[in-house]
Amino acid sequence: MNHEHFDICEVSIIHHDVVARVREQMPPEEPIYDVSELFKMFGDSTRSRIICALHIEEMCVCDLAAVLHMTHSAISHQLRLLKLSRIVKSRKEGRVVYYSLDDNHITKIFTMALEHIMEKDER
Amino acid sequence: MNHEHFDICEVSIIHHDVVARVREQMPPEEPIYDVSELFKMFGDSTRSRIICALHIEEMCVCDLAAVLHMTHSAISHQLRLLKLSRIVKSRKEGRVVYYSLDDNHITKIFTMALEHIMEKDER
DNA sequence: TGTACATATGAACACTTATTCATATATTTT
DNA sequence: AAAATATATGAATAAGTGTTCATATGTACA
Repeated sequence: MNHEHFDICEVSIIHHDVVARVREQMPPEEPIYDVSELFKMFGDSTRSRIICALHIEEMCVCDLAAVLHMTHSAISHQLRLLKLSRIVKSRKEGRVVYYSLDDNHITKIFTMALEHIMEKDER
Repeated sequence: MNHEHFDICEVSIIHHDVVARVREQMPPEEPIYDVSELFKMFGDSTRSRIICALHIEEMCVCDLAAVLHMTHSAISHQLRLLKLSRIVKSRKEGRVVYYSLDDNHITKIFTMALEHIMEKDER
């Protein structure tokens, strides 16, 4: 039996076979971390509302602030994060910046989740 | 033109038509909030790793702690949150509690996201 | 050139949250 | 009944995060 020690030792194990199997099959750390980072973006209701709004139509900061009843600054800060995560892209026209959903595979997941939640819990 | 005031006033609007349309079509607040709460659960890498592990096989706290190199307490705290969110369910056998993914529509979204992220960014 | 305005951003603050430590509960075993 | 052990939980601490306020940047227009 394998007695190797890990960063955190003193962990009792009941099912050695299960642990071994799961260790083998676990996906690599990095993508798991990336998924978490993505979901962190969806995990704030202000950002979720922004995403919903932009799903309907491209908008500028002004209009988003009006729709969501929030300050321009708050919206702008969140849009910055959403842009960094490539959930949102922007297009400048004069001094107005129009934001829209960056059409990558990711935003589909969000709308899917929303639909699932909206079709009344069947349990 | 409509000059109604909202909770937060003094918000300048550029495109009144767009704002009006989006206000009409926005999904109700509650499901958006619920989606955020769900994604908040996925938005922590410890919880994501737990979900990945349980996706492979049902496990007890001990084994999860061993797989993820974390303390029993940390795992237990997170499992409590995951259970509250109905992402995870438990089954007791003697003094051992086995956790597994609660097979609702939701966990599919997580694995979908992971797969999408793992198939190399094509952009 | 100067004023108005849309957006961006840095710092501060309040709030949330993940982990740790200590301890409690529950079940099995001796 | 007592000891061992698997899990749960309360409190504390540390780290992270969203919003606000003040201010900066950049563009349009007078």
